[in-house]
This record gives sequence, structure tokens and C-alpha cells, in this order.
Amino acid sequence: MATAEQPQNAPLDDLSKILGSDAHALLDPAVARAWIAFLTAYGRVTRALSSELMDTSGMSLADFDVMAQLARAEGYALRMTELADAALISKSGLTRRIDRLAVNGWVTRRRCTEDGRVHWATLTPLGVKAFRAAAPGHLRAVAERFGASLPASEMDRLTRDLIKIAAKNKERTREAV
Amino acid sequence: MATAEQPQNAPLDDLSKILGSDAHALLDPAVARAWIAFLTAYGRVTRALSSELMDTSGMSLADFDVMAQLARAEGYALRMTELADAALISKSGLTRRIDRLAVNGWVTRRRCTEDGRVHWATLTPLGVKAFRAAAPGHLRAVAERFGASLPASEMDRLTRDLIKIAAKNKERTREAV
DNA sequence: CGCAGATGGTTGCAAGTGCAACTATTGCAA
DNA sequence: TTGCAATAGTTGCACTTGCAACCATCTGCG
Repeated sequence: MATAEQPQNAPLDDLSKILGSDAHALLDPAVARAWIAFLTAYGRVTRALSSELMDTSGMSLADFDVMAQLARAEGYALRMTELADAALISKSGLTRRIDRLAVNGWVTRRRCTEDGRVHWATLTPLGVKAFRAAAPGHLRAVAERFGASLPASEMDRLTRDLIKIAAKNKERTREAV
Repeated sequence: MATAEQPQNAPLDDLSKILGSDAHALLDPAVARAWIAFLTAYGRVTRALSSELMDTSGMSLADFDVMAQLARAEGYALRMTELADAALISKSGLTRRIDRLAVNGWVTRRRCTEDGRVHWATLTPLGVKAFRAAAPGHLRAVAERFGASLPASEMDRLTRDLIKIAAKNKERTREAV
């Protein structure tokens, strides 16, 4: 259910051909439009940023996110689980991402002396350097592709709205079925 | 660079520890906050919707998107390339997704008689049925997880903003270095 | 005609991903 | 102590993904 642009009119009206008129009762058309726009905006922006970042720095968007989390952390270090939560990826995903970053020499993994179960992922000096090199271009790209579309006043409102949506979906565990 | 919630204050201030004070010149802090909120909201909402949909209908979010595009199309049919564009996935990704949907008997692939290069993906009666079964729950979940966070008046504004962002990133081809 | 160039799809490949099962370590309680 | 439950991370696996190379078909120009 992606694609925005022209067919702004009625993504849900189309579906009511197949779902019957109660489609509107299930999902308000205004919400449907917003949802489609959300998916479309996300897909396009991240696709563009991701390939720019890869071309210029040899780093995936996910790599950058992980390194940014470390960059802002005390001592450039974070426990694996904390880092996985912060970067919104699974623990196993993080294990392997850190493997790859470690191969580049950008991150090291140190076992915690106080609690042997814990491992700290730490940005190396080389990693700091790589992050410093990559960040300006990427931040500028975010500014251009995401920020430049809206006036500053809208931006704060957008932030508030997105935070509300994120907050409503905070639980990382699933409860449905 | 994910994670929203409390650290609303200054995701970029943190980075200026490593990037120096010109971080703010590269990316307005308000934009940085919005960007982080955007990534967080997307990650959480899609993760939740995706696992709910899989549990209840055995269908991935991407499957649903593809089937929804077909459901709203004339004759429940679309060319492969049109469908890939509409569903925001790559052509090769679509080829394999259609393979899987075809195994379920939800979609068929027909060669176009007028232009032998073209293939039409078509929702089968079984696919229509599966979509009809899956859609109400999923639409309700979208309403709850995405729609219910904001009042109706905000929703339209959000849509407009997201469309502007999507429009700014329309080109599917990359132009950078 | 006939063949270059464009266009539509598929396939080989080399990733990346999450879940569930597993190992290592700790903490607590009998 | 000993032993078991909880916690932190890693690994096996099965599945997705996109890019680039490839095959098939069509189009238009000489």
C-alpha cells in the first residue's frame, strides 16, 4: 500500500471496490492517505540517503546509525543490548554488524571485567575518524532531502506528531495474535 | 541515528562533541530531531504491523502492499514494472515476491499477448479472498498504531508534509557521485 | 528485410535480517 | 556449596534484498 503523489484523492475508495463500503469504517481515508505518504516518504528518503552514503563513505545507513549511537555515548562505548535497542535492530543483527565494523577497524568489542556476560562495543580512533569524515556529507544530505522540504515551524510540529506515533508503539514485545 | 523519546533535547548536541560546533551548521537541530523521530516511528510501527499481519494472515507487509496495489488496479492486474514502482521495491525483488505469492495461489503471472516482454501480475479469486480476509485486521491495526495517535486535523497536515518530503525525493535514479 | 538499441523481466550473487536455539556468566536461594 | 533461573551475546538457519549481468522481445532506422 505505498505510492503517494497524484492519487491523493482516495487510496481507500479504490480499496472499497474490493472490501466493500465498510473500508472507511476500518480506516479513516485521511489516515490512509497519511500512512501511504509515510511509507512513500520513508522509502524514498532512506533509499536515496543510503546509496549516497555508501558511495561517498562505504558505509551503510545502518552502519552510520550504529556509529552515531556510539559517537554520542560516554567514552564512545555502549553495551551490545543497549546499542541494539538504540539502533532499532535485533541483537543478532547487531552482533553481525559489529563484526563487520570490527573488520574495518572502526569498532572493537571488549568483554566487561565486572560482568563477564557484557560486551562493550567501542568506537576506535579510526572509527571516530571515519565517522567524522562521513558525517558532514550525510548530515547535509539529511538536511537537503528531509529538512529542506518544510519550513522550520512545520518541522517542530512534525517532530511532535512523529514522537506521539512512536510513543504509542513503544513496546518492543508483541502482544497481539 | 535512531531513538527518540526522552533525549528530545539534543541529538545533535551530542554529536557536536565529536563533530565540533559546526554540526549545527550542517544540520539544523530541529531537523535532526524530526529525522530521528521519523526513523523511530517508522521502525516501531512497521515492526509491530508486520508481525501482527504475519501472525494473523501469514502475509508479510510487503505481500500486503503488493496485493493492495493489485486490489485497487483495473482488473486486479498490473505490469511487473508498474507494480514494482507502486510498491517501492526493486524489479528483482518483485519477481521473487510474485513467485512466492504465486505459490500460495494468490497471484498469477500472464504474458501479455500484445507485447511479449510484458507480464501482468493478477490477483486470483483466491488472492482476492485472502486479501479480503487480511485487510480488515490490518487496516484496523494501521488505524490504531498510526492513526489513533493524532487528531484528524493534524493528520491532514502530516500528510501534506510527508508528501512534500516524498516529492522532493522523487527521482528513482541516483544522481550523486 | 535486418540489425542496433531500448525496454521488460529474470537470475546469479553477495550481502543483510530476525527468530529460535545455544553457550557463557551471574545471582539468588536452599 | 550447589544448582537453577535469568541475563548477555552468538550462531544456525531460512528467507529477503538489491545490483548487475543476462535473456527475450519489440522498435525504428538504414
